[in-house]
Amino acid sequence: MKRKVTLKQIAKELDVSISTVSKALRNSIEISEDTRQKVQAFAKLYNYRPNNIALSLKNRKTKTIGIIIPEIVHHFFSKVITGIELVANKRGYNVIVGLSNESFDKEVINMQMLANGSIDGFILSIAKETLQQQDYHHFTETINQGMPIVMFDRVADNIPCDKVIVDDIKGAKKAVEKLIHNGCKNIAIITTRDYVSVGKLRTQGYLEALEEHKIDPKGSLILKIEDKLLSDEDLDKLEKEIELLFKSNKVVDGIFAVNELYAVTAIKVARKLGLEIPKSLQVVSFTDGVLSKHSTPSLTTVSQHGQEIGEKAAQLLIDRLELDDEEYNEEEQYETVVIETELIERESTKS
Amino acid sequence: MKRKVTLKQIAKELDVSISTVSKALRNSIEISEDTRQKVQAFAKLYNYRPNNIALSLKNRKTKTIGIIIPEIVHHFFSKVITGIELVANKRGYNVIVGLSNESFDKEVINMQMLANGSIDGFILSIAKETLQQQDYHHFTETINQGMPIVMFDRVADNIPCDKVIVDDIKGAKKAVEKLIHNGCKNIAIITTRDYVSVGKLRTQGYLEALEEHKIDPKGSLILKIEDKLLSDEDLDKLEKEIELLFKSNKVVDGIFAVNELYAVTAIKVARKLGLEIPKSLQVVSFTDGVLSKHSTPSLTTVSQHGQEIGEKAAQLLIDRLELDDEEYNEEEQYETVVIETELIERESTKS
DNA sequence: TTACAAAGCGAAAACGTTTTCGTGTTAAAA
DNA sequence: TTTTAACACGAAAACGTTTTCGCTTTGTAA
Repeated sequence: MKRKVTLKQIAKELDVSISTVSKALRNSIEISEDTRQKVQAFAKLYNYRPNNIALSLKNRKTKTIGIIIPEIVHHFFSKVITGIELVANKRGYNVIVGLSNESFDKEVINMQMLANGSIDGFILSIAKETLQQQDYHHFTETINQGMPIVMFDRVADNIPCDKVIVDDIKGAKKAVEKLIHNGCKNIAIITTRDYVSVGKLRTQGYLEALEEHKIDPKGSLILKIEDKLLSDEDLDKLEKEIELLFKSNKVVDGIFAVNELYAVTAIKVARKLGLEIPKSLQVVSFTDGVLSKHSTPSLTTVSQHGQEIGEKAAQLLIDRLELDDEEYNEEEQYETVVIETELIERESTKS
Repeated sequence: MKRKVTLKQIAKELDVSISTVSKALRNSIEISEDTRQKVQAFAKLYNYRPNNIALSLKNRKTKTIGIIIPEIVHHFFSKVITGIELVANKRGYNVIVGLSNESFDKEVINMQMLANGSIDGFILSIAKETLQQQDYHHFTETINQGMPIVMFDRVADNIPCDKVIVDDIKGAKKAVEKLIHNGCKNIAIITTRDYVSVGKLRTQGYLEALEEHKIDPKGSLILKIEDKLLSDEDLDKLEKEIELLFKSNKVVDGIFAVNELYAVTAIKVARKLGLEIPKSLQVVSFTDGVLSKHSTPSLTTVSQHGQEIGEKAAQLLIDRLELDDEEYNEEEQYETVVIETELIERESTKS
């Protein structure tokens, strides 16, 4: 087992100085053709690679991006990571991932672990618990220490940083309008409690769509689910609640679900009650994940373009990281980019 | 914006030496109670945190684990990451993720990016392309440089490193045996081409199960899919091939699919052909992902316990990283841990 | 008073780079 | 022969830590 070779070792071996070796490897004209060749040959032979950590220390940048997300076993978030990784790598950056597991404490700890020099900037989506508590001091502190943050999807409005968001309202509107145009008269929504910002926004989009089409919203058609991590018991409860929705509203002919799981569960329950999809009940979901695409019937859904969100977030962050200090002063503005949603029509709605 | 404060700055401000500050913060008895208090108060006020990069350089360890996986938008792999992250964090390590995207080149590049000091060791699952080319020089080189690797799921047998694998053969056997016990007489398998090791092993398990129950395998019941990244066209082709399977084998009453997608697609096709699940056709799949759980009918499936695999892999790696040098010599053995599979019975088989 | 130990602190090296500046040698120009 | 310029290389600082060793000062024992 040969240990990693360093400049110092090469220098010693070749009986030159460390500086000479360094320069020779970077093809400096200061160094004679002879020595250059000699050094480079030796370096190649011993497979020399500059030590990243030493470089980071010297340059005071790590070329690494910290990602903090609530969970990774989730189609949307993994898509976002794919996007981040794509442009990060293309621009010479690495990606280090922390999971908050929707917990405030883990979010804080993770940020602290990374903020001490390990990374140049953050890309993150806020944990539910943090959203509830509305305690954002760890974000402002990080930013105050000169480390830029880009938030995506679940963002906090009054934090000074770049943001990449989905137009949840508009996306939800598109979904509901699709149902309206397809002739649905009694459209129910299955959503989450309001503290999860996206649930709130999607509900708002639902209401706006109804309003614009002069449909009076009915409270009994709005089902708000307590959104814990979904254990199997919770799934049972979810089914019960949806069943109740159908039973107390016999006329329901359209469903807008704010995520795939609610949608497939609704379909499952509906079928059990003898409803045919999409003939007597049409369903639109949010998030174009594996369930939408491959369950039967496949789901008409609002795609959020997770990968694109990741790409954009990475681009924003790296752009800011690579701002020269001169440009820095003027550029105290932060951007909020809205990634358009797209309605993907499949079998759960009439065409 | 206050920049990050360093020992040097604190020292200057308090008019003591850097050494004193460092010692004071680490509660060294060399330092008087007075100075200690003073320094610690000041450090707290300015929110001092030691720079990780400097520590890494000094200690020659980064407390960071590099993960390289083929893709992240995949239930199994994200579960594994969750597991790795869990124990890594618990033991004070960070996790940095690289995606090979099933490409040999990206795998190599990613490893090079990380192997130069950024991390202490690797946890990885080999890209399909690498598996095909059987070019493993980047693994051996990394190991030769003293950086340990733990491989999981898709491993290369003759590389000297710890491994965490699924007993694919046994898992597949369990699945097929379930079908046999449930009365299936003509069990087909939908698998991948052989160079993907897991496809091969699962096929082997299928054959063994048949053999042990004195059933002659029929070539026409073995469908091998060219396993590219699945675009929508490929999905069409997949359906066509499965349809052909059913049409040329009218008697098929059981299907073992080596992944969820093949299973749901098979079910979809079967239904179109008028087959009832699980009455006239029973299906078992591999990988307990979101499709198995939430599609209709839900799938009986072989769970690989991805999270557990991740946890075990992380444990193996960190244990090795933290071996004292004394213990090191004796311990040149590598471990291969087999994580047992579990058959989870759901609606796609008779109970 | 002398000697010496303990207490409290600082200087410096080390981790592995890159880069600035200086220095010695050689060859060409005056 | 002397001056100068080009060339080739080395020393040292810097990034932010930790740690070893040595130095001063004080208090205590001889």
